[in-house]
Amino acid sequence: MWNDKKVVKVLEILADYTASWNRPYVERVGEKRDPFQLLIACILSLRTKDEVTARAARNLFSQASTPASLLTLDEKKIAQLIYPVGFYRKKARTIRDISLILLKKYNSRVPDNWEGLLSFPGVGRKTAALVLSQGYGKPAICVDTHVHRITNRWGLVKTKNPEETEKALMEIVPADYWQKINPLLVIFGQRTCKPISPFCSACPLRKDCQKVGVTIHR
DNA sequence: AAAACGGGGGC
DNA sequence: GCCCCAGTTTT
Repeated sequence: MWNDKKVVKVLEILADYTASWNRPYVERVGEKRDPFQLLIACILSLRTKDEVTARAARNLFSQASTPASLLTLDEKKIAQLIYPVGFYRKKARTIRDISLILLKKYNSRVPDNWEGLLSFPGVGRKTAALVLSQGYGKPAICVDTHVHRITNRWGLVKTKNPEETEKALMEIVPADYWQKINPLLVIFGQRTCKPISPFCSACPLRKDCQKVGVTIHR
């Protein structure tokens, strides 16, 4: 059964296994760029793949990368820059709305706490957690679909609700590993523990995994 | 051609 | 809890 020691061991196996792989764009943004760009990249990444997000974000940031400079672009222009992420009109609007609130109420500084982040339009627990953990180095568990899917496959958690996954993980994962989970499971989820046709035969954890919801096994 | 994919919000 | 949002990728 799962306990804190087993979780840590699994995370270390995965860190080894994925050590030489390129890191995803969004989960890497916080290491190199400011929380604002990380936040905007998170908005772009909603329901869109990492590579598409990366192209859109670089495109957008080449034109404007602060709340004030983004506000000089109208929604149409932003939409054009971030195409073809899904929901690009809605996201263009959200990006402007967030920029305006930041400029007016936060002196252009992204909040570093749950309450502040969750008060923004288009920001839910996943985005807030990623900004906290990757942008500010605070201990938050960011449950995106990779984390949700993979921990359920393992049998570490058993729920359809990402918020319950977050709670369950907070119970069992030592706090100094909270920030590592998301980047690690995202990279692992993109290349091995994929939503469809996961490469179970190449997975270092295949013996322990309960393969919950695995669609096609090869 | 059709199904799968991925967060948040509004109801 | 259910459904919508709009595009790309995979089958």
